[in-house]
Amino acid sequence: MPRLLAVSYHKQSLRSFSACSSIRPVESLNPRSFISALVQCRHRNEIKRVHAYAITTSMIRNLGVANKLMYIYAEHKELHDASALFSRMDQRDNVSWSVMVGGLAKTGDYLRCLEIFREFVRSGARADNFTIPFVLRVCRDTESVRMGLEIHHLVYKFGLQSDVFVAAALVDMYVKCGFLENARKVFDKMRTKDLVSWTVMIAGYAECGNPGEALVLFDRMQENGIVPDKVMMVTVAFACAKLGAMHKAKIVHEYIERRNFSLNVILGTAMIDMYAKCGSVDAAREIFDRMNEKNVITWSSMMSAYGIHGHGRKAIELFPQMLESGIRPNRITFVSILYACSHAGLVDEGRQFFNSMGREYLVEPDVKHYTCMIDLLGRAGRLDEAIELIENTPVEKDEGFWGAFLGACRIHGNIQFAEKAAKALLELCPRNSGYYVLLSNIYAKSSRWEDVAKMRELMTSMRVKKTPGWSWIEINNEIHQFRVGDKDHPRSKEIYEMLKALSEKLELAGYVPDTNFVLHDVDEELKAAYLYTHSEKLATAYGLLATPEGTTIRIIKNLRVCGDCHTFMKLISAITQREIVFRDANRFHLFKEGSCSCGDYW
DNA sequence: GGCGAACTAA
Repeated sequence: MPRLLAVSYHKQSLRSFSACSSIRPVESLNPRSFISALVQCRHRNEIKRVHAYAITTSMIRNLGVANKLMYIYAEHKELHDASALFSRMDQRDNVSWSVMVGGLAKTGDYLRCLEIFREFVRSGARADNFTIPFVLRVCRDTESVRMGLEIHHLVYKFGLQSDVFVAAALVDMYVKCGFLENARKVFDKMRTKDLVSWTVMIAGYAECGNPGEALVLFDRMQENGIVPDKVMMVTVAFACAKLGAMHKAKIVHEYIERRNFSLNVILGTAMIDMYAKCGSVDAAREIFDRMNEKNVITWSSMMSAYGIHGHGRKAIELFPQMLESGIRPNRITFVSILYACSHAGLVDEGRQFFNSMGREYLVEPDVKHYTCMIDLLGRAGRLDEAIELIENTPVEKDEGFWGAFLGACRIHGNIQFAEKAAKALLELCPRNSGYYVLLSNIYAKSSRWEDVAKMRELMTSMRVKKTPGWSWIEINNEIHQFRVGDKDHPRSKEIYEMLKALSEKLELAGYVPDTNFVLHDVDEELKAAYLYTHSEKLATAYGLLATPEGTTIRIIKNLRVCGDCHTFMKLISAITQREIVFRDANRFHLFKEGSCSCGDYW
């Protein structure tokens, strides 16, 4: 390091800094050495000092120096200083603009970021492949796909579509806004796809309900000679967790060991979640115990792992251990704990945690915690307490909250409060047909036919939207996926024959399809047909078909199981003497000999 | 010359 720079690094005052420089030959004061001096700055004061020196020596007139100064300010989150410098620059180039836009995007000052970007474009400049990804990041973080589309136009206008950074940012933006098809189109058009582009695309499928496709893409990526890194493995672990694919999970684990990737806190935590959601809470615990560094996410994930498997006590045991290791619980830690309590029926314990969270740990309960409590009380048969709690809930109630309350009312047959919950749900989610059907059924039960008719009218005036649900089943290390009414499976014909044969036996066992769970404005026959082909039923039928007697059938669904399918699987487990493990968005359900251990109230 | 992206818990 030249002496001049060493002086700056050792935090000497500006006076000695310039004093020193006077004894250095002038040619050593070049922009290049100046820029490397800036990299050494650790605090705002140091940057300020070098900045002042740049002004006194007129070095600030050098664009490279000024840009780097701005960049260093931004890197230290001193956006105010960066802006001040930016606005005083009498000459700017693309780097200046992109540093400013990028700095604002990274610190989350979205409004100002877009303002600057607009100014940039308005000045007639041609935005380049550095600036565009930053603006796309803003669209991504604010989920403004409309603006994203505008930027996409700009990309074409400036001919930047084949730049790998721009294209990856576009894919990422579309993915995070939920526009998976657009993302895929951009992705497919990319001539060279790097590791990051594959990662964002794969994460997109995992996130948006098609983890099967995510894993297919992962294999294709490797065929293309791209070597995965840790970040990619986190993404793939996430996809395995969504898919519940134990075989794939083990492959991922082996791969991580083979490559000697250290289990850092992010990868380790992702693997805990992966194993838990693939059905092995023990494997999750093994990873947990092996991790050197654990953060609050790691602990919460392990608690939630115990929670979804119904091991409430084990989740609770972790809590004091976490405190002892010096980690403070956060909102999600308490969601995990309360959820574990509700799944295991630990009412008093749950209530204790709920009462202490604000007082002792300064985590004020939010709507998610209240939802857990409603669920806990409802399942435990304490509807009165649930009602009392609902009346004293100081937070804004969301869909999940009312859903839990409605569930509680349904177990206890309380029509008056069920109506209240259903009405609230309708108001919150006017596009969800399910709640109209629900409320209409509640009215029908108490013979309020006028209200039933009103609901029907209201429904037809609204556009009905149903979220497609997928079910997966892993057989001989292979994943098979099904949609409602799926005919794509190669053994589709046999599957439907199996379902037909089953339905005859089911009828004898007293099973009546519960058409409440299908659309309202189709006739009864269609409803029955629709119901008959629910994705979890197709998966169950295929499981029966393709696995030997006595083995457990393992099914995963990305949405919550409906009451009808729950009943269906209970009966199937009785009729066929098969164990069915079913994981939905919420928890594991174990169907055995005609009953379910999940504590659900269907 | 100076600027760039992806990942963990509910």
